[in-house]
Amino acid sequence: MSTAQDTAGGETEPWEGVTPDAARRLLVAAVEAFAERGYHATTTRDIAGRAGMSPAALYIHYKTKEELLHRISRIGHDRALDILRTAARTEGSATDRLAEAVSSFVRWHAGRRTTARVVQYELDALGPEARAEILALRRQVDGEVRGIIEEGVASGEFDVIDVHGTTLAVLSLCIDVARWFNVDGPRTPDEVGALYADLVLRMVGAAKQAD
Amino acid sequence: MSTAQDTAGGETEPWEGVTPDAARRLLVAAVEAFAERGYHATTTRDIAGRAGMSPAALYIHYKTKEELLHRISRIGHDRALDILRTAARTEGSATDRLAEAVSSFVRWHAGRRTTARVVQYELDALGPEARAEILALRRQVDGEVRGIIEEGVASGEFDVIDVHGTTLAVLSLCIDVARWFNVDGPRTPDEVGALYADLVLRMVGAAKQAD
DNA sequence: GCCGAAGGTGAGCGCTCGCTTAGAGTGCCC
DNA sequence: GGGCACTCTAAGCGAGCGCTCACCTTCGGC
Repeated sequence: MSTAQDTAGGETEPWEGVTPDAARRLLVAAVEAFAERGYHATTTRDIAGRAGMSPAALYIHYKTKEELLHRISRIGHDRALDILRTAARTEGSATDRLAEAVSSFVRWHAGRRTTARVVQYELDALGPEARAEILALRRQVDGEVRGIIEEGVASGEFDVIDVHGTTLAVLSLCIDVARWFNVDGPRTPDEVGALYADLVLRMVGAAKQAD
Repeated sequence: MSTAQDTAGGETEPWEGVTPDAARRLLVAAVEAFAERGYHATTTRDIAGRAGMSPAALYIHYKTKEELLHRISRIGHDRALDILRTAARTEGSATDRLAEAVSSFVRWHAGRRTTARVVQYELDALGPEARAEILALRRQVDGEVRGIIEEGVASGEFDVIDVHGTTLAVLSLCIDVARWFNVDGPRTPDEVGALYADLVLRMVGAAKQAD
């Protein structure tokens, strides 16, 4: 069973299990291209080229360019949800679990920035059905974080007036890491995760953790 | 002279002064289209159509589609910087000024969401020169917020270890409002601004303001 | 050693893109 | 009232897009 610690920089990509090999290579190529240029600015020729294949080969494994994005988004959201669920179910106080949830979620957004960027920012390029499916996953993501905050409020650990609004702000803060994080910058994913966990505990009015 | 209060929902758009009339209509049309679909998914025919003109008319007022984005980004960043500067120069403690900066900045990102969305999320579509110009403005935005936080630390009002990281997080939180804010949602820009100001004061360890 | 399935390619179709051009309409200056 | 600058349009160019099609290669099963 995986621990949230897996989400640090060295994590294996979530599409390790995608088969056949060519389909996975195309998926990885698409993630890189979408992250660099955005979905609409990426051509199917570019994706196929990065995977070392001809433009036509893409259509053996995926019906459309949009299906590629849909698959990436689905797998990525599943992974993000898994990270939060793992953190939410660990032993400890609500304070401990919120810190673990934020730090592991942020580590993933920083360490797997290319993936996270596509997952979090290209949602609008999906068609109505695919978008509805992904939005359902997002509501579950929201629910996990809100659950921890509600428990902290109930136990008296947290001092939060607007639980929904605060949940939104916490998730927004974490997600936006995928926009600005720079792999060549001064901070490691672990450092940002630790900083953000501290900031979020302050936001919910939790007592300072033992150092 | 304008006060930060101008940034609430009823604010006039920053391109009021753009002339001639047709150039302004095209700019407004481009903002709406870029915000809805993204820069790359928007066609010049769509922009011209929204402005009630033929596709060719666009090129009388703008050399390229990218120039339109550049102009929007420039005007929008100038406005964002103006909001923060106004807040930073108001009378009062660092706590007061940080609260004012965050609430007015957030009000703008929520109330002028279409504009803010283009300004904050379509930067990568600009060419190298235009992007460099805009990035310089972003550094000034960063500097305004960092300045307030540094002053609060110096005066003992704030308890912040990592000033740069916290500045980044505060700005990130505010900017991401443009991604998720929904005009038809349950919160008004003023409400989100107030909530976020409170959350940010907690993040920097400021004493609770008098209610 | 032949066969069918699976996975690949080169060529290219139909379309839409950003942008250009030739020319028409309009109003202002002298 | 003639010339000119400005604004706009209809038509369309060349390029590149997502995607398809006819055909080729590889390989396990018998």
